[in-house]
Amino acid sequence: MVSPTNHARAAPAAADSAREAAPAFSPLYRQIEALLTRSLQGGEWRPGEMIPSEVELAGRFKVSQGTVRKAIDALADEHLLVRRQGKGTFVATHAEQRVQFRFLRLTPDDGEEGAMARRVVDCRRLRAPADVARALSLKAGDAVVQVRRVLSFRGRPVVLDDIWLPGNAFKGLTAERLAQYKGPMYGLFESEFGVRMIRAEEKLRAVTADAEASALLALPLGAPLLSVERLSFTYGDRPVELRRGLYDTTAHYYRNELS
Amino acid sequence: MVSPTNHARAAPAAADSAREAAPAFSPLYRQIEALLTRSLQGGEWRPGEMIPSEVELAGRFKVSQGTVRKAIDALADEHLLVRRQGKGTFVATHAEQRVQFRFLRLTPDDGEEGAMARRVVDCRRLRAPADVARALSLKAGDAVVQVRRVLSFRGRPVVLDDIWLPGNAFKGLTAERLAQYKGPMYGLFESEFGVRMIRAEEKLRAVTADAEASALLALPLGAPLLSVERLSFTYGDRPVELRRGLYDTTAHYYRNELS
DNA sequence: GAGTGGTCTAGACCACTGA
DNA sequence: CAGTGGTCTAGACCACTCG
Repeated sequence: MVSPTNHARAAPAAADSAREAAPAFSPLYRQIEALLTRSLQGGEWRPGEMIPSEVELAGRFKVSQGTVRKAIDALADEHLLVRRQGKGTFVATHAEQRVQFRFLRLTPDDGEEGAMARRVVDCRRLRAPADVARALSLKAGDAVVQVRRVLSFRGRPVVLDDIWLPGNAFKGLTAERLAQYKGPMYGLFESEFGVRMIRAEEKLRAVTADAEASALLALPLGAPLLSVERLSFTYGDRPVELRRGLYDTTAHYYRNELS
Repeated sequence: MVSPTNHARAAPAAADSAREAAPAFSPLYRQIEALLTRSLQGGEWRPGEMIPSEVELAGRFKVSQGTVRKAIDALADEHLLVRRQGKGTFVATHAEQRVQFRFLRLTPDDGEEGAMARRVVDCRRLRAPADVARALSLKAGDAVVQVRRVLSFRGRPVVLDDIWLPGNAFKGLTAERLAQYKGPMYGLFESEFGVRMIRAEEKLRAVTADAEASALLALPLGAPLLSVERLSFTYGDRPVELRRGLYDTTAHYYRNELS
């Protein structure tokens, strides 16, 4: 095995072309991590599938098992992979009940679980408004899909979401497809459009309900609402979803963990 | 050093005495982690101080450096320790500028940094109301310190906080002490009262300003406010602070990271 | 240069899963 | 049982900080 520092490694068809200006120092396990990420991104292993065992990968990359392990650890921390002792390491997927509530942080005051019912109010293609285009790194006027939907808990509307997606990557997304699909929306994005949400940033504010919101959420005009603007990213930190949500927090709260 | 599982290890003076009823299995590095946590909690090393080097700890605990390393890694992930290559490993402290914004997640829309100015409105000792007592695991009627304060940004009030602390641990906390102290409040708690905040849980909602809030934040009655209820924990997951904040989010937002 | 954390290896063995 | 991830060791060497 070659040295880890700035130089070419013995990866399969490693292109030692990459002539970077010696950024700082990149340990071997980071390079392995990058290789694994590329394989994930390229779809070599699909969500839910098992990736090769640590020893096999160690052989393939010509490094020790411990180094592969450290790379996988990092990816597992980012929720890109899931380790299961005795079974193997798997590509993470949004199609699991377990992960449902990783992104929706709204909890009913009484702690009951009960999933939310979805209703798609609207789904159309249009040209991206300036602010949406900027957020999604599109050119102003590029096509986007806009989805408007309402989430209800025990028959009561609680969340009004407006969602914008790049029209390019989400051709063929219709209200029907959305309505038919069981399970979390990000599961659909993943299986039908090959877009996997990795992480997201949210900006929260308190606002008051306008006419539209008060109608759709069955609240008086001017009622306080929690505004949640979410920008979601895929591999390579590319933004692929902008979401503006209005949450009725009279019987729910947004939970957060500071650490 | 005792054995990791329920069995004998190859460590030098391994005591194969430990006859536990096989709880689950606790690896060696977890035990080391627990020992280190105890030392931190017991004040063997104070905030900001350097702890012994990895090799020294390895010697002390009669394990390999790698095992100590893994334990320290875990504590560093929890922000209890801070590693500094070439220098050593240090006990984390709130008295650093770096960490200021780990707990206050309010950001001005224009991204400017500028610290917030504090004004202590009130600081009194009283008997804990039922809900406060419950949150802090106190008996109803136990003494608590209540602090009310306002944070301002560029001369404009933005945050109104009500803070409750166990009276027992915070004897001698007065408005003067609070006003005099430079730096983050949690730095004061740490250096003056030996209480270190480790993590916190927050519950967010949208509410409207009542008379008090509108007066103190210079807002019209009924203005939408972000309500943030925070419960903070020290070592051993003991709750030691309840905080109810009202944030004016007209020019600021609460940022959050989903991952 | 001495001392610290950070990387990497090779190998042994343990814990867990499922056929 | 074989195969997977999980733990632990001992030792070598690298990167960083500071006197």
